[in-house]
Amino acid sequence: MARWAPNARMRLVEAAVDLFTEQGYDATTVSQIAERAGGLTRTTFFRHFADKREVLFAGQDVHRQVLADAIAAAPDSATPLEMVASALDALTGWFGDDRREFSTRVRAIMDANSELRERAVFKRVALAQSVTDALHERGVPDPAAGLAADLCVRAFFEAYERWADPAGPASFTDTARQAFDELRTALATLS
Amino acid sequence: MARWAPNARMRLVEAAVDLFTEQGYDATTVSQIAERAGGLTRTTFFRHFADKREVLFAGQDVHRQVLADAIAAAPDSATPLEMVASALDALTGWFGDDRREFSTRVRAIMDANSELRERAVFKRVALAQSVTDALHERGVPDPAAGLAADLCVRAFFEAYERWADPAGPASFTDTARQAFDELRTALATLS
DNA sequence: TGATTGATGTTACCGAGTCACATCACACTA
DNA sequence: TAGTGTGATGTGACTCGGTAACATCAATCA
Repeated sequence: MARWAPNARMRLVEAAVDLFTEQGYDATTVSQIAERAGGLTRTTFFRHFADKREVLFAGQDVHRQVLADAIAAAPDSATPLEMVASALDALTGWFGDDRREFSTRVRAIMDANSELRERAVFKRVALAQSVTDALHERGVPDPAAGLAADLCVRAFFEAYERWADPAGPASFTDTARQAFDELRTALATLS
Repeated sequence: MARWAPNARMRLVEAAVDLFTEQGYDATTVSQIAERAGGLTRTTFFRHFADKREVLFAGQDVHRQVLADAIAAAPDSATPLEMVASALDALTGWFGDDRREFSTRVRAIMDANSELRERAVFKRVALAQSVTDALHERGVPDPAAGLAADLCVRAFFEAYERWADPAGPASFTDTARQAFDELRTALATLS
């Protein structure tokens, strides 16, 4: 028998989401999260997450990688918009239905707290920066790369808002494609 | 003779910028800032600013107002791009040369600290949201309003990066106009 | 003259985040 | 089989950000 139960990190995330849902983010201490995650301590929590907020963003690095890989894999003939469209497909495809309920709960927690929204915005910009960097690698210059990246991330989060809702649409990918098309159409109305 | 020296708020900002420059943001405590600002205390600092970071963003609400007012004042015949272009002119025009050295110092402080960059990103998004709201008021629908607002804010900060540099260009307004034009040109290269 | 106001100070508290050091099951090696 | 890491965890102590209740006192005004 192992000395410690495995998956401490995942247990911390689940404990945190549960407690934040029950009591709110501010009213929950890191000690409470660690205790609920199988009798751990504060120190262990901070060994897994840089700060209290970060527990809600665990695993987002994967999203960056999915986007970057898709752009790297796009055909040479693709335009910047086609590159980010395929990246958008890759990322929304990565989200399964099993993640939907969790996403809904996390979204509700974040909506209720300004510190968390601040971190979420930061992560969103970091995601856009990853896309921008990947486009640079494919030869897309500034500032076009930044604009294309923004369209990609904007479509993603617009679709996420709709999908991470119990009454929302079933297909994340279709929702995102639709949001992306709406953005492309809107571009023509600006001038 | 008054009991307290006036302009405590401004003195706190100046003391903070001085100390952050000398010692770095992390190594400076709120007590040190308050003490340097004429023998004040921690409590007084937190009566003027919601948290330690906020002292570096004091007065940014004015920027939101300047942008919103300019969009509200644009002629009815203006396209969304023309509206945000005039807002961009208004905001860059608001910055005088007297603010340039201060901006340079603040920029250096923020570049060195990730907490501060996070707050800066949040403020930037809040600024874009203000522009979006102002465009809604003028009848620009979603998602076009968000896109136009992004172009505006993107041009502003691109120009700010160049201007808030001792070796940068002299005219903030001209720099921003140029950045905005570059963005418009890049839009045509996306698809 | 006396009450009110408003910016400030005092004190005490909580919790986030850090650090040095201790613990101990497990794995590996001689 | 005994000994020796190793790595995830715990312990205790500390600093500092942030909050709240209460006190102070010059200026102002009734």
